[in-house]
Amino acid sequence: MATIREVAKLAGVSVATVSRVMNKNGYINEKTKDKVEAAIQELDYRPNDVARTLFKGTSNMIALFVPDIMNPFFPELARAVEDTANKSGYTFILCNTDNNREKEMKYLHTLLQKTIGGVVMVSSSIPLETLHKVDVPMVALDREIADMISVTVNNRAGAVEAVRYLQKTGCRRIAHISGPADTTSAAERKKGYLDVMQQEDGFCEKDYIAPGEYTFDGAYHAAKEIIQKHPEIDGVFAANDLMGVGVLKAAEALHLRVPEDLAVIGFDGIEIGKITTPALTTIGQPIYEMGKRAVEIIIDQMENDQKECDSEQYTVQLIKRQSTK
Amino acid sequence: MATIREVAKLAGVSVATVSRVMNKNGYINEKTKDKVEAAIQELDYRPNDVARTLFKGTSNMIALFVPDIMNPFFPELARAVEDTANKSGYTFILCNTDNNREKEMKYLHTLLQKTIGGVVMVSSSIPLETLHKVDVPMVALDREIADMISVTVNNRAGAVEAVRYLQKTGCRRIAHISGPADTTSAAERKKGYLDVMQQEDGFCEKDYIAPGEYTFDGAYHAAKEIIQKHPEIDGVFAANDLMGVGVLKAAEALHLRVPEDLAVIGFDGIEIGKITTPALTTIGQPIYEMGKRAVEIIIDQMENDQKECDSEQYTVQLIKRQSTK
DNA sequence: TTGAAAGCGCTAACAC
DNA sequence: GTGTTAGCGCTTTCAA
Repeated sequence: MATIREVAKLAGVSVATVSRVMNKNGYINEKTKDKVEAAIQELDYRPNDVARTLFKGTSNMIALFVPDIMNPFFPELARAVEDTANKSGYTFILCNTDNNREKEMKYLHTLLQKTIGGVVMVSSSIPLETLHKVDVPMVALDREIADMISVTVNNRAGAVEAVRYLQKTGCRRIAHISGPADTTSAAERKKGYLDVMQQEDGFCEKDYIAPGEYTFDGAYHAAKEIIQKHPEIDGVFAANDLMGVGVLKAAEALHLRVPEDLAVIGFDGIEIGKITTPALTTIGQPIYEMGKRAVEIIIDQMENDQKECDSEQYTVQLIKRQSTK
Repeated sequence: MATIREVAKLAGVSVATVSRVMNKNGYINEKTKDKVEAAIQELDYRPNDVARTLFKGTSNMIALFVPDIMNPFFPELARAVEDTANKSGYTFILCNTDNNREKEMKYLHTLLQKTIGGVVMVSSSIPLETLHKVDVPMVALDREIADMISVTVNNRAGAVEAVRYLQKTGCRRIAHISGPADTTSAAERKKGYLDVMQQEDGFCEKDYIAPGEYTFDGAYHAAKEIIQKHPEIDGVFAANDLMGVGVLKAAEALHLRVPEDLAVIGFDGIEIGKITTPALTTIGQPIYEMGKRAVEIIIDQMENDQKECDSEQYTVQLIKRQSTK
C-alpha cells in the first residue's frame, strides 16, 4: 500500500497538501489539486486508517454486544446495525457475550484499547461504575440497561395485547412462558400478562407461569410440564417467538392440535415464526428499524457532542398467523 | 486511558523499559520489573492497540465475509469464527456481502486500510487479480474460491448419500431443489444428485430440478410448481436446510403429508431443521468445527509465515429425523 | 540492564 | 496557497 509520502513525492508537493486535498480542508490551488488527485489515482492510494485513528484518538468502528448471534432474534438486529454503520462509513464489530460479565468486560477493554467509536448494547451486565468511567457513546437496544439511553418497544402494552387477543379468540386459561427475570423486556412482558390475568377469577400466578429463559428448549420443557399439570390450559403467551416455537413443538409432543386445543402467541416477529407449521401468531417489533435507530443515535453522539437525546420507544403490532383461532 | 509515558514516569523508568516488561523481551532487572508492574496496576494501564498496530503494520483483527447473517446457516459459522478468533486474542469483524461484488470490494479496501490481519471468506466474487495483489492471509470456507485454501465438506458424496437414502426409504421419483449455480457447494450437491439419478430409467433432468437459490421463498415456490407439474414426485432433495424447510411448507400448502406422500431431505444440519414439524432429515456438516478450523489456519498463516498448508475437507453425516420414512 | 531517539502514517498548527 | 514540523502511543534499534 502506498503512503501519503509517496503520493506527495509523485505529485511534487508536501504531505500536508496531500492531506488537505484528501480531507477537503484549507485552500488548495486547482492545479495542485489536480496533480495530487492524479498521483492518488496512479498509486491507487488509500489512507492508512490506523494512522488516522491514532491521531484522532477515536476509531470509526461500532461494536454490537449481543448474548448470542445463534439466537435467531439477533441476526436481524445485527444486520440493521451493520448496514447502518456501513452507510455512514463505520466498521462493524460483533461481540457475543453469552450474558457473561467476564466476557463483556474483556470485550469492553479490548475495544477501548482500539479506541472504539461507539457501542450498541443488547446485553450488558457491566457494573455501573465501569460504564461511567468509560467515555464512549453507548446505547441500549431492545432492553434497558443502567442509565443508558435506550431504544425499545412498549413491551408491557404488547403483552397486554397478546393476552387480550388470546381471550378474544376464546381462550379461558392462558399460561405464560416467561423470559429471564433480569432482562427488562422479559420482566415487562410478564407484567403485561399479569395486568390482564390478575383480573380473572381464580387466577393463580404460580400455576400458569413457567420460565423458559428465552430459549427453544427451555420453553419446550416448561410448556410440556405446565400443560400436563394443568390440562385446562387452552392458550399460551410465550415471551418471545423462539419460545413460541418451542411451545408449538411441545403441543405436538402432547398431541394437542394448534390452535384448536391450544392457541399460541409469541413476541418479536422474527422470520422463524413464518416457517413453522402452523405459522406463529405474534406481537411484532420493528426490529430492523430499532437497530438502525440505535446506530443513528450513536453516530449522532460521536459526530456531534450532544449527549442530550432521549430514549425512544417503538410500537408493536399484532401479526395474526395460524397458531391462534 | 493512561499512556505508556505516564506509567514510565510513575515507575521512574523510560518508556522503553515499560515496553520491555509488557512484552517480556530484553533483559530487565527484577526490581525494575516490579516497579513497572506496580505502576501499570496503579494506573490500570492498557496499551493502546492502535499505536501497536500502526507500528507493527498489521492488526489483530479477523474478518468474516458472509452473504447474509440473516440466513440461518451463517450464525453458527460466525459464532465459531468469533470464538476461535477471540480465544487467540483477535477481534472479529462481520461483513455481510449480499453476494455483491461492489460491497465485497468496498469491504476489502476498508479492511486493508485498517491493516486487517486475516479474512475468512464464505462469499467472494472479488476478481482474482485483486486477490493476488492483496497480501493478507485468506481462507475460503464452505465453498471453494479462486485459488484460496479452503475448508469444505464432501458435498458431492453427501448429496449421493441423501438421494440414496431417499431411494432406500421407498422414493421412486426424486426431485432436486438446487442452489445458486455459481456456488461450488450447490454445484457439487447437484452433481451428486445427478450421479444417482442419471442411472434411473426415464429420468429427465429438466423435469426434476428446480432452482431455489438457497432461500426459503425460492424453494417454496420452486417446490410447489415442480410438484404440481409432476405429481408423481414422492421425494425431494433440497440443496440446503433452509430450502428443505421451504419444501415442507410447500407440501403443507399442497396438502401433502410428509413423509407419507412426500419425503424431504435437506443439507447442512442447522438448528432450524429441528424445530419444524415434522423435523427435517438432513445431511449434517460439522459447521462449528469448520469455522474453527478456518480461523486456525488463518492464524497460523498470520503468526508463522508458512503459507504452504493444504485445503481441508470434512465428512458429512446423515441425520435422520421425521421428514423421511 | 537501561535510556534516547527514530519512526510507523497521518493531521493540524504555525510559519512563510 | 503551501511547506515544515510536532506529535498521536507504541516498539525497537543503538549506545551507553
